[in-house]
Formats: sequence, C-alpha cells, structure tokens
Amino acid sequence: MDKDKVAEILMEIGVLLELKGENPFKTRAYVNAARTLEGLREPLATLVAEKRLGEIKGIGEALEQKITELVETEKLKYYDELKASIPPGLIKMLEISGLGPKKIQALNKKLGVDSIEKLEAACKAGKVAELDGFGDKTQANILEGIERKRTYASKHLLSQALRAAEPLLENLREHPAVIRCSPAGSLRRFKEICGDIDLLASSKKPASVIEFFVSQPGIVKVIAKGETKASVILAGGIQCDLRVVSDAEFPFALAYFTGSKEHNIVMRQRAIQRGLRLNEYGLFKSKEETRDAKLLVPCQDEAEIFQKLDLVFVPPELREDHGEFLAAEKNNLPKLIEWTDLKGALHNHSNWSDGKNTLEEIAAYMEELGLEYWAITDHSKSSFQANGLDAKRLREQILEIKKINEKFAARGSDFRLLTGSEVDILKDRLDFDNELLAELDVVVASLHVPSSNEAENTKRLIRAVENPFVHIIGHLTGRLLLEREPYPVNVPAVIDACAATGTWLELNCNPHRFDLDWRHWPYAKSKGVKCVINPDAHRNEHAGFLRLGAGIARKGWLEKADVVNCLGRQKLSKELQRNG
DNA sequence: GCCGTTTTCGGCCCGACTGTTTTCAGTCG
Repeated sequence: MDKDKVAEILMEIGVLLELKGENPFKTRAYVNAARTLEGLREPLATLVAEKRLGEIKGIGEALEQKITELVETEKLKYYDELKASIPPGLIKMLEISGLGPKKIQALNKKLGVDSIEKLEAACKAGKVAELDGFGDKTQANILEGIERKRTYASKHLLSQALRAAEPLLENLREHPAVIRCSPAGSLRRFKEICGDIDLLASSKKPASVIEFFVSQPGIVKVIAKGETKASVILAGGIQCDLRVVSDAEFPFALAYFTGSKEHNIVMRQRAIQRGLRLNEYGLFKSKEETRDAKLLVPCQDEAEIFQKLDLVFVPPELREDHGEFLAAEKNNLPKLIEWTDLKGALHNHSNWSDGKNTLEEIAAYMEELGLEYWAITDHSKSSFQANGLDAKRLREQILEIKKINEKFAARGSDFRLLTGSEVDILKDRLDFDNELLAELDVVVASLHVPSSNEAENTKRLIRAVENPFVHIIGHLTGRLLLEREPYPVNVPAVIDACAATGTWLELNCNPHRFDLDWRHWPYAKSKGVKCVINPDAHRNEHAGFLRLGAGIARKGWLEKADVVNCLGRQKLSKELQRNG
C-alpha cells in the first residue's frame, strides 16, 4: 500500500475517533501522522522495511505498528473495527456546517439519527429543537445546512475562488475606512482547491467595513456578522470570510490567517522557544497568552515577524510545513519563479484539432501578449474524438506554420509559432512514428486512455519518456480536480526515467488539472528534471492559465532555472534540438 | 497518540461567533 492510501486511512481514523468523542489530541495525532506521510520524500516501503518509521517526528510506537500493518498486509484490524462501530451516515453528517462530533453524537444517542435523511425528517418534525443544547435556530440552521450541501459543492477550484474574490478585494481597497487588505488562507497560499475565501482588512472602523462587506453584490446569504468578522455565501455557493483588524495587528493577522495550520503551529512553537508568544494579534514578549500592547514586538509586515523568529520571509505558497523552516533558517529558500519569467508555452491546440482559434489568430494574440513563442501541439490521429491530425494533415499544418512564421520574420517580429504534436501514448507505441516526430519542433506525449493497472501505465509512460523524439510528458496523472481521480501511476518511477533521459515533465496549468501536482516537484527538481508550464490552451484566453501555473510551480519550490519555458526563443530552440 | 534542557506524566494553538444559556459548550478556522 502506498503512502497516499495509508495517509487517507489515518486521516479517516482521525475523523472516526472525533465522532466517537475521543481525546481531541489523540485525533490530531492521526491527522498529523497522515500529513507527515503525504510530505514524505522517501518511499514509505523503505522506511517500513528498515524499521525507521519511529524516527519520524509525530510517529510513535502505536502509529508505527499500525502503518507497518497497513503497508505489509494492506489491512488494519483496528481501522476495520473502528469503522464497523460507527454508522457511515454519521460521517456524512460532519459535512453539514454547524454540526460537529458532539452534536452528531447527541442526535444519534437521543433521536437515533444515523443519516442525513433521518436528520432532515427529525428537524422537520421539530424533534431536534426539543433536545438539550439545541433550539429553534439550531434546527433551522441544520435544515439550511442540509439544503446548502445539496445545492453547492463545498470545494472550489482555485481559479473560481480567485474570480469570486477579486471584485470583493477591489471594492474593499477603495473603501475609505480600509487601510490595508489582502486575500489570506488557501487562496493566498495558491492551493489548487479552496474550501472558502479568506479576506483580511485593517481599519480604524471595523464595524463600518463589515457593514460594507455584507452589502456587496453577489452575496446570497450572510451566515455570521460580528464586530470584527463576517461570513457570507457568494453566488455559486462559495463561502467568504472577512476579518477586520487594526493596522498594527494586520501583519500578524495576515500571517495567522494565511496559514497553513501546520505552518502556524511551527511558527508558534518557534516563538515559544524564544520566550515569545505569537497569535493573530501580535508577537509578544511574554510566556503567557496575551494581547497586551505594552508587550508587543512591533512588526510592520510579515517579513519582520519571520525575522524575529530567525527566519527569512517565507512566500505564502511555501507555507505548508513542507520543509520551508529548515530552508528559511539557513536563508536557503528558492528564489521562486514569477509568472512574468515565462516566455511562451509548449503544449497548445488550434482549430485543426479541438481548439477554437486559427493559427493566425493564435500567433497574433500571443505576440500581442509579449510572448516569444507558442507551440501548436494538436492531438494525434487516435484522439479522433478531438479531431486528431493524421500524418498528412500534420505535415500540412507544419507548412502552414512555416508560412505564418515567414510573415512575422518579414516584418521584423521575433515571435514564432512552433510546430508540434500532442502525440497519444498507445498501448504498445506512440501514435506517430519517429520519422514524423523528428520533423516537429516540440513533441508532447500524453496518456489519454490509461489502464487501471499502475504498472501498465507506468511502463507505457516510461517507454514514451525513453523515446528520443519526445521532449515532454503531458499531464502525467490525467487527473481532473473535483471530477476525476488521477489514474494509477508510479510518479517517482516516471520522474526517475525522465532524469535518466533528460525528458521534461509538464506542469499542465489548466486550472482543472494542475498536473503534475505541486507536491511532486521538489522530488523532480532534486533529480534535475526540468518543468514546462503549459496551459494546454484550447482558446486564446487560456494563455491566462500561465499565471496560475507559475503560482503552482512556486508551490512546488521551482525557480526560473527549473522551468524550460522561461528560456528565450533562441536558447529554447537549442534545448529542443538537444533533447529531441 | 506523541513528546521530553520541566523526560514517563501532563500538556498538546487558541480566539470569534452562535445559540443556548445565565456563564458556557460547540463549532469553526
């Protein structure tokens, strides 16, 4: 069993224990262990085989035994028994906002409620309001929570969250009582999936800012509204929280609400080790929890907070407790890529296959954006559903692109389209033979029809990696965020193969994909595998995905030098020839 | 369940808001 699956089970044990009303710190120990496993750089099987699990912070005797059992036998008796002891409906009920383990337990014990359906019936019959600790409002809120869960997803793509947040931020910035404001939370950390939108503002008149906020257009419901914070539901169902603090508190609140939770815990611990206390209100010279302004260590911005804890500034994207503290202590953090470093893209489509725009339209648009090159890599013939090109049409397209490039050259433009193909990785070969691939500037090989067998997929991908004419492996795991799981593939094995052949890996920056996932890039980088940030554009506006892609690359600790399409056109051409 | 320059027990991050209470528990982030 691989580490992700083990982590998933540990996480579930955490939830189950919470429902049982177990000691919350015990619960957290499982959740922490799950997170630790996810961030593991070494193969879990190795650690188990060498009995080194116990050396990892947060994994003690009990967890070592359980993880070992899972890895070696694919099963865990403790987990099976725990799961059998709790009705599955109770776990579902946790997803209803306002309901936690205690209330669910009470509902289950006193009313026999063990599913959302029964809960809804009990609310409608007025039974819930009669329970101790419950009332009319709680009952109504539960009903509303059930309704909302049915209507809206509780998770949202980063791109959707950004789109919803931007107008709110813009309006807040213009409000006269707002001094500073910023996104926070997962949005600021550029997580590919956001549960909600966190906004932060500083002001001398917080109440007026809150009033202004809850009256914004696009708000369908105000969930909570206090002196310093408000929660609303936006059209489309995404929740947005605003907190308003004093300007002196702003840097501390920004750091606190940006998180992640795991990152914050370490920050607090570092403060305690230095005889200080860190919370959302400030950094205090105190061994006790306090908000006493006389004890405040003033900081103008987040960088100063890090400095006081003997760290250099950690960019928000890296705040996942995935090694940023070790690096920041030694001033060893990467100088992360900026989206403006990108000079072009190497995986895109035109109306020759399933894209919208003509070659001329694409060239004009990308030149206008200030890019230096744009590869046209339409689908190959096996992707007939996408109107894939056969050898004849591909050769026609190459000629067409040459003509367009000649026109650009004639009027002194440096912009060029590059010829290419997104060639299908078939069961036993690529969709085009090497002779044709050799005629192209860029070859992206993608697996579009995967098998359900990990070894089989991995084998096919590695065969593509080893083809001397393939430059890039496209969207390695085929995942569609919130829609489709990644297909089973041994990612480290493919990365190792890329390292051996010099083949590049794509960071597909379509916001539905962000594939390869940012968590894999530090390993790829450590092996010297280069990244290509590709929008997989099917229409010109998709060039905007590059900006998102650079953010995800930042999350993967990537620098300009790690990303091939930061190279100018001349240098890129040399690399393509060397690598193709 | 984990951890230890308070080292085998007792703490583990903690404050805002809601709704039910009448001083606080539960939930959330």
